[in-house]
Amino acid sequence: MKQKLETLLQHVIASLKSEGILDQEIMPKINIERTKDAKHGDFATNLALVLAKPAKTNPRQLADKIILLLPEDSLVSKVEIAGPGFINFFITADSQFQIIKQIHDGGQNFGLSQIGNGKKVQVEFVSANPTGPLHVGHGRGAAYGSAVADLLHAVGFDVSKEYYVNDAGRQMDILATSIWLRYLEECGEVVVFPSNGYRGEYIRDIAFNIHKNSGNEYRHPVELVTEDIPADEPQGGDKELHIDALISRAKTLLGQSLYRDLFQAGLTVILDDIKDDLEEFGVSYQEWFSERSLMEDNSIKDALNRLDTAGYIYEKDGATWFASSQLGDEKDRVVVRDNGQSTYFASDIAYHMNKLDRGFDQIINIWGADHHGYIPRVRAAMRALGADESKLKVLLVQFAILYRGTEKVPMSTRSGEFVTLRQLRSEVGTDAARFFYVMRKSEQHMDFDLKLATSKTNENPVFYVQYAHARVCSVLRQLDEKGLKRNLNLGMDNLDKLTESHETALITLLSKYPETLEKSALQYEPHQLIHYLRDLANSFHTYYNAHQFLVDDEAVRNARLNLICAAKQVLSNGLSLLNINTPESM
RNA sequence: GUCCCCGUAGCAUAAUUGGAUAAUGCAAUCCCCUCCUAAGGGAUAGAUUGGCGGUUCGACUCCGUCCGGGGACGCCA
Repeated sequence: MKQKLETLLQHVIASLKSEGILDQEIMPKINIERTKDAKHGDFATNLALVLAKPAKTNPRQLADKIILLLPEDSLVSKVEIAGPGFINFFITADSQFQIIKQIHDGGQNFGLSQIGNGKKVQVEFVSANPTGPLHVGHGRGAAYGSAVADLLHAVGFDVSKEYYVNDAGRQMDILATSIWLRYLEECGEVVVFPSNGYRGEYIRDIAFNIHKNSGNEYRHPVELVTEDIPADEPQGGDKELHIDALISRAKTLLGQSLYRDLFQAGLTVILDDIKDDLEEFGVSYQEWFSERSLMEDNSIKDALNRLDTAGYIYEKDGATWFASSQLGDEKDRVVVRDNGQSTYFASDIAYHMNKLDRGFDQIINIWGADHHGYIPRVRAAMRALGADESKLKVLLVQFAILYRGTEKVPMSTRSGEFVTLRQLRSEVGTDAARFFYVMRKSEQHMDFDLKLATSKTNENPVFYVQYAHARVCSVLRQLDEKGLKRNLNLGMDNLDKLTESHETALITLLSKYPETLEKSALQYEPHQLIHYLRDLANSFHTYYNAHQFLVDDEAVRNARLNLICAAKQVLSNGLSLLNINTPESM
C-alpha cells in the first residue's frame, strides 16, 4: 500500500519538475506514514512540508498543487490537506478488507517477509560465566536476545544464535578452587573459606557429589593447603593475593590431571544447568562456543600474529600490548600478561576473528550495560584485523534492579546472594517472565518488583493478550455447541458487511502487523511487537463487548467469524514468535 | 575527575526515529453480566515530557548547559 502511494507521488514530483516548480536536481525522500488518528485518513505524507522551501511557496499551496497532479487510483477514496500541509490519504474499504483474506491464506506464515534476503547474521547473547546459575539479570539478556534473533529470522535473515562459554581464565580457577575447599569440608577438614571465593549453595552440592563419587581422592590436610598462604582481607591481607595463592596451591597439591578433573566437573554441572534453564525458558542456541577451544587450536596466537603483522603489537613491562588507542580506544590494552597468560580480551579478539572467518554479514553482540566501555577496544581489534567494522553491532541491555517491595535486593554472584532466573520463572511463570522482560526497551533501566510480579493478580499484561486469543477459541466452541458451522467463503464474500467502527479499527490494526514485525526486527526492538499485540488484544476485547458475533444473519456472522479468526491468527503468530503460549482456554 | 546510558500523569512504560490534540496498563472515581469466560468493556480525572537556552514550518526526539539517578574507567572476566 505504501509502495503504491509512493509511485503515485513519484509521478507528482515528475510533473512538478516539468512545470518548472521544482528544480530538476531535487530528489526528495518520499515519506509516507500511518496516521495516528483515523480522522487523518489511513496514510499521510509530509511531502509538501519538505518541498515548500525549494519550491519557494508555502506548504498548503504546494499541497493543493500536489493533489491536483495526483493520478487517479482505485484504492484511494479521498485525499485531504490538513494541519500545516500534511496530505492525508483515505483508502477504500474494499482494499482494507483484503487483509482478512491475506491473513487466512498466510496462516502461521502471515507477516513473515524476506527483506533480510538470507543475509547471515550471528546473534551472541547471555554468555554468562559458567561459575553459577543464571540470575534475573541474565534472564533479561536471554529474553531480549532470543527475541531479537527470532524476529530477524522471521523477516528473512539467516540467523545463528550463539553462547560464548568462558570456560577458561581466572574466574574458572576461582570456581575450581572454591569447589575443592568445599570438598575438603565434606571430607571433614576445617577450612576458612576465602572471602573472594564462590559462596553459593550450589558449590557445596557439587562438592558433595564429588566426595560421594570419589571419596578422599582429592583430599589433602588443611595445614598443607594453607601453609604460607598470604592473609585474606578480613585478616588484614589482600583477598586477590590470597585467592591466587590458593589457586596455585590447588594446582600443585592436586597435580594437573586431578585439578583439571575438578575444574571440568564444576564446569559440566554448571553449564548443563544453564543449558536446561535456558531451554525451559524457551531459549535455544545453534552453537555453544568454547573460549578454551581458542587456546587449544592456537586461534589466540594467530589473532595476535595478525595484529602484530598489521603493526599494532608491542612489548612493555614484560607484557604484550595491543595499540588500540591508535584505533579509537582510550588507551592501549594488555593482551598477554607478564606471567605469560593471555587476557580475556585476547580471547575476545580471537573470537571475533573467528566470527568474521565464518562469513557472517552481521555480528550482533548483546551485552550487559556494564560492558559498554569494552566496545571501543573490540571495534579497534576489528579495524586492526582489516574487517568492515560496520558488521559489528553491539546492543546493550541495562540491568534489572530487583526490589522486594521498596527494599532493593543486593545481587552478586560471588556473595552467593542473588535471585536466580529459575526462581523467577517458578514464581511468575515462563510466559510472564519473557513478556515482562521484552516489554521494555532494552537500554531502559528496569525496576523489577518481585512482590508485584509474584502477586498473582491480573496486573500481568500477558494474560490480557492470551485471553484475547482464548476468547476467540471460546467463540468457536460456542458456535459448535449451537450446532452451527462456519462458512468461510460466505464470510469472505460478505466482508463488506463489517462496517461497524470497532470492525474497521480492528481491520486497520491487523493490516499493520507485517510492518510492525519488520520494524521490530530491523530496529532490534521487540517491545514494539509486544505493544502492538497489546493494542490488538485491546481492540478485540472492545469489539467483543460491543457486538455479538454469533448473530442469526448468516452472512454477517461468517464475516465476523472470519475477522476474529484473523485476529486470533495474528495474536498467535506474534506470541509464538516471542515463544509465549497461546492457550485455547484460560 | 573523564566517558556512557537514563529522566515522560501517583507508579510502570509508549510515541511510526523530527510530525498533527503526547498513547497504553496499573492505581483513583463512577458505570456495564437474563448476553459468545467480568482474567473483559465504557466514562471521568490525572503532563509546562527534570530546568533553562538554541537549531526550524514543526522538538519527548537533534545541539549546548545545569540538576537528579544508574553504570564504566584492571596485566578481572
